[in-house]
Amino acid sequence: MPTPARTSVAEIVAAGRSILEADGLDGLTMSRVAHAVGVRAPSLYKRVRDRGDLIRRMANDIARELAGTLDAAATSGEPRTDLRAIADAFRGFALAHPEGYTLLFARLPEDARLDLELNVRASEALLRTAAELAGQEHALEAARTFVAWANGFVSMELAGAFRMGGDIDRAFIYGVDRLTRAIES
Amino acid sequence: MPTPARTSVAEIVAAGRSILEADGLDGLTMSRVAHAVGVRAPSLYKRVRDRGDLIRRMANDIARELAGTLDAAATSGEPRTDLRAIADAFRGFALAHPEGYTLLFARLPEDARLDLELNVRASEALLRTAAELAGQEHALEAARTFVAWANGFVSMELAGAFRMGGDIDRAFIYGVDRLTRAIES
DNA sequence: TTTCATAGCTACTGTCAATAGCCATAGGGG
DNA sequence: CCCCTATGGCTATTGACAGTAGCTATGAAA
Repeated sequence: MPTPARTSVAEIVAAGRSILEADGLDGLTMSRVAHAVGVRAPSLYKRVRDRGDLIRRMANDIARELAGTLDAAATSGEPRTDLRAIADAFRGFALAHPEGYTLLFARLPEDARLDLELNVRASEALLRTAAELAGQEHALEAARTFVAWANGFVSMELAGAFRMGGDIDRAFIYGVDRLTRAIES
Repeated sequence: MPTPARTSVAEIVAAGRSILEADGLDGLTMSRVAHAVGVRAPSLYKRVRDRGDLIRRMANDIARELAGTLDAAATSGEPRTDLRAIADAFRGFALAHPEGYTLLFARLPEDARLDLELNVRASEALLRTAAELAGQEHALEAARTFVAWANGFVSMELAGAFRMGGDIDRAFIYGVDRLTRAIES
């Protein structure tokens, strides 16, 4: 190969994620990403198709990380404990990577969606646990109910949408507790 | 007043909402809004501070409409029936105004948030119903659990995030049912 | 009739994504 | 050992956009 590469897709994606968390999606300019990896903006287009493609790759990278986190959390063998651990890991991930998390659940055009395989991997631990609690035949609906609540809760928390006072941590615990019981009956 | 106004804030906001639903937030350019109301782009800055200010006004307008919809839905007097009606009205609003709904629950900078009074108005019907089901002392946590689930569900539905098959309508009904029972115990 | 506050306009700036097309480099075949 | 070519990176440019400067014209008030 001629002229050795000065950067790589992986490095570009990592730089993109770092800029995303620092300055949000609007702050993610091709020029800033390029500067972070030590090239000029047009050179990025040798590695990614366009900005949307970069964002898609970043979202996949974040999904991979979230899948690993959730998988590592659900190890107790006791489904209620696992469900609580999954909820805490999910919220912890969102609070640690607010912009990345928001991107992961954003409304994106069809061709910018996550790889389906990553969606499946990120759902595995929850689906397994939901099956243990709700039975195999209701596992999907139960998992959807739970992830809908968890996603809704943390996305509203991140958006600052809980504006009527009260303790957010307590509301989360209340929710996990109620959802667990709702699913297992 | 000199030189009669050719448009108004209300008309600009309405045009903005129409463009938003047609082409998404990225398609909402000052130039398109201006064209829709029959002026040139710079004239809009006589009415709104900047694009962010326009978006904030649009979000308030959407919140006002959602508050009215939810309030009109919860009229049966029976809290379980009302909760189901609120959930259906909420989801119906989201599916009818997908871009507007997404904007309403988006992560925005502090100074672009909804008017607090509108947040309160949009929460009233649910808070009242939650108090009837969960008792006054748990009304806020119960309402938060429910709205977190509802918001998470429809935002994932809009984002196309339910990708493992199954019937989405049934999952929604399952969720309303489970959440209702979870809250009232 | 004159004054003046203001809506709207054209012209402009600066930022950004993306493309065109050149240049420099290194690995493989002679 | 040397050219040949594939390719990474570059500068220069285009076109879209948000937002500003400053002019013009209008109509209500004095």
